[in-house]
Amino acid sequence: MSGPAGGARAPLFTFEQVYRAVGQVPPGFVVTYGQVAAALGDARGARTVGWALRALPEGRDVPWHRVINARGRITTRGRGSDEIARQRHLLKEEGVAFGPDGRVDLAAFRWPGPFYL
DNA sequence: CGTATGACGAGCC
DNA sequence: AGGCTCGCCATAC
Repeated sequence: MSGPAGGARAPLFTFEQVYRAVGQVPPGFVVTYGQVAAALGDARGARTVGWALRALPEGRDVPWHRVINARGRITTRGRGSDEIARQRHLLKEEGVAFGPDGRVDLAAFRWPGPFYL
C-alpha cells in the first residue's frame, strides 16, 4: 500500500492550503469553515480551518473576514469583542446582508466555489 | 513524544 | 429557542 502505515499519516491539508482556498472567495460572498475544509478534502477539518485563520500572519492577502460558521454566524476568538463588529463591518461594505440576529443568509451569500487547489 | 488547545459542526436536552 | 457536550484535526509546548 502506498499510504502511511499505522497511525502515522500526513496532514490532509495544511494552513497554506487554507489560505489558498480562502483567497479565492470573491467580495460579496462568504464561505463556512466546514466548507473550506471539505473543499480541501476533509469535511471534518473545520476546526483546523479556524486554527489556520487564527494563525494568519498580517500582510497575507487573505480575506479572512469572509469565513463564517455553518450557521451564518461570525465566530471569531473575541466573542463580545470588537473583533466581531469589525468583521461584520467589512462584510457589509462588500454587500453581505445580516439578519436581525446578526446572521448571514448562507443560501444567498455563500460562495459555492469552485476552489482551485 | 504525549498533552492541551481552538475563529467548528452536528446532535441532544 | 438557547445552551452544553462530544468528535475531529493540525499545531504549540
